[in-house]
Amino acid sequence: MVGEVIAIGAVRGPAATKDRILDAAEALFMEHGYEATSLRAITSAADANLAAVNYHFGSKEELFQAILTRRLDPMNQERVALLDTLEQEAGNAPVDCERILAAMIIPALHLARDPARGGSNFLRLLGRAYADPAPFLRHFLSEHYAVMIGRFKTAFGRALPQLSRRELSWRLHFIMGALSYTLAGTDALKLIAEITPAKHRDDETLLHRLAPFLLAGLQSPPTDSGDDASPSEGDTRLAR
Amino acid sequence: MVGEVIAIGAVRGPAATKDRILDAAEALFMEHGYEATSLRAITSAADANLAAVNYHFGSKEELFQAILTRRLDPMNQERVALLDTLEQEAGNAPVDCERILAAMIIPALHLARDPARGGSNFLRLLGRAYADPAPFLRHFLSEHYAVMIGRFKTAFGRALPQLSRRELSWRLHFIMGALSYTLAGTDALKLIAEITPAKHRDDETLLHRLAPFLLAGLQSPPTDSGDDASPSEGDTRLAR
DNA sequence: GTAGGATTAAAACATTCGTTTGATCCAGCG
DNA sequence: CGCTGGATCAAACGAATGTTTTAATCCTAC
Repeated sequence: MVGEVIAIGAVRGPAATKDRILDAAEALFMEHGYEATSLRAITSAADANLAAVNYHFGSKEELFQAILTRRLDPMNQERVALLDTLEQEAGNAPVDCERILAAMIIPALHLARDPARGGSNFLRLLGRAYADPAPFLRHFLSEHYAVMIGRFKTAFGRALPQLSRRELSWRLHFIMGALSYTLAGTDALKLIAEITPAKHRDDETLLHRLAPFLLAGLQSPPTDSGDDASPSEGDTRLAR
Repeated sequence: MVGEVIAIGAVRGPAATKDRILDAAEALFMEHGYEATSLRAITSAADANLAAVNYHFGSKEELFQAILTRRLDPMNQERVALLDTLEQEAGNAPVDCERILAAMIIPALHLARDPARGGSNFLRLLGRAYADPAPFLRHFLSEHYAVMIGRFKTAFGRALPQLSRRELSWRLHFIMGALSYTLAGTDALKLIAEITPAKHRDDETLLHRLAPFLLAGLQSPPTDSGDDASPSEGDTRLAR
């Protein structure tokens, strides 16, 4: 609100460097990972001074958290808002399992489609953050995911009353795994799986294929009581 | 073969330091990640000299690849061997989808259960390597996974002839994602999902729950032709 | 027009990194 | 014994890291 009327040339806006650092750091963290990206590479790509990161964000860790917060919080808020709408429409009845899953996936899809909000680059960064062992990242993620996951777990619990709470937790875990892995690891096994160039507009087809896959797993019969989990049971010996 | 009869005290065996370095590095890479683990921390934990890593392995990258190879190649060979047995038993008929999936999962379970072969620590390390953007890691993984993935893809293709090759690739991708994420990321979202201590003997229950989930997704109707992918289709608007 | 806080700039800070070097040890063998 | 070659060791290498400091500069507000 302070220096809103500046815009001297074409580059400098209000707090321009801060945003330029965020954008450049997001791209570089995505490409090389957190540890392998130096502050010098970031500030150099952002056309900023080396000290600017510590001035604006305090530290490298806080910069990374700022990057995550900028995209993640709106996405999770959109998820919860979608779920709110669904539950409001359904009244007292439980919301369809399929729609709940859609409420989880659609915001991620929107984010992946919007280059102005980081696009798929950010989702790859996020998926990599899941697997990162850094303590400050795990604290951050569990804090910023707790409310959303809680909301969706109770919603799924009402849609699938035959599942125990433990079994539901597992399936939600699998869903988050396949989702984040798919959105993030477009590189790792892509060559192996001979999947198309991925730049096309695969975001659409990707989630069109992922959603039915996850839905089928989510709606499969419970394995808690009885052993008739899988259709053609027998000597699968999955438990060794 | 040379110094087989040494065993002076109790510590020094043949090439003892090389193995101690592998073990210590595996544990540390698992705990802190590749970039965040220094050679000094490794050699210190292994009671070896700093230069020992470069002497025995050449570089830090080659050490990491040696760690992966030591566990990964036997596991993938076990997978292929299991699939060989299944196909031999089935003769010309296609193998059950469920058994193929079991052939993928069981070797991972065996590895996770065997502390002498790295146990679940290694699987967490492996899952993290999937998400790592380092080029040498991606080259390594795609090389060491190519044959196994290829074998399983054709096996699944015969078991699920209604699926196009593209759709099959996607579903295999989802399976690898959920599997590696589940085996690796026992930390990330565990707190959120309120899943049990995980140290118990959850490896068993984990895969008992994962396999039916993946099987249901794998056997769900194809989405290629027609839009009747999901049971209660309608306004899910998953494609936005 | 000038004071004063916010921002940028250049330089140096102290560590830490992976790697290399040359000396030293020690079993094996003629 | 003398020598050879693999293994271990302490020490140092140069480069790169995140962070801090100090001064210069910018721009709004009075």
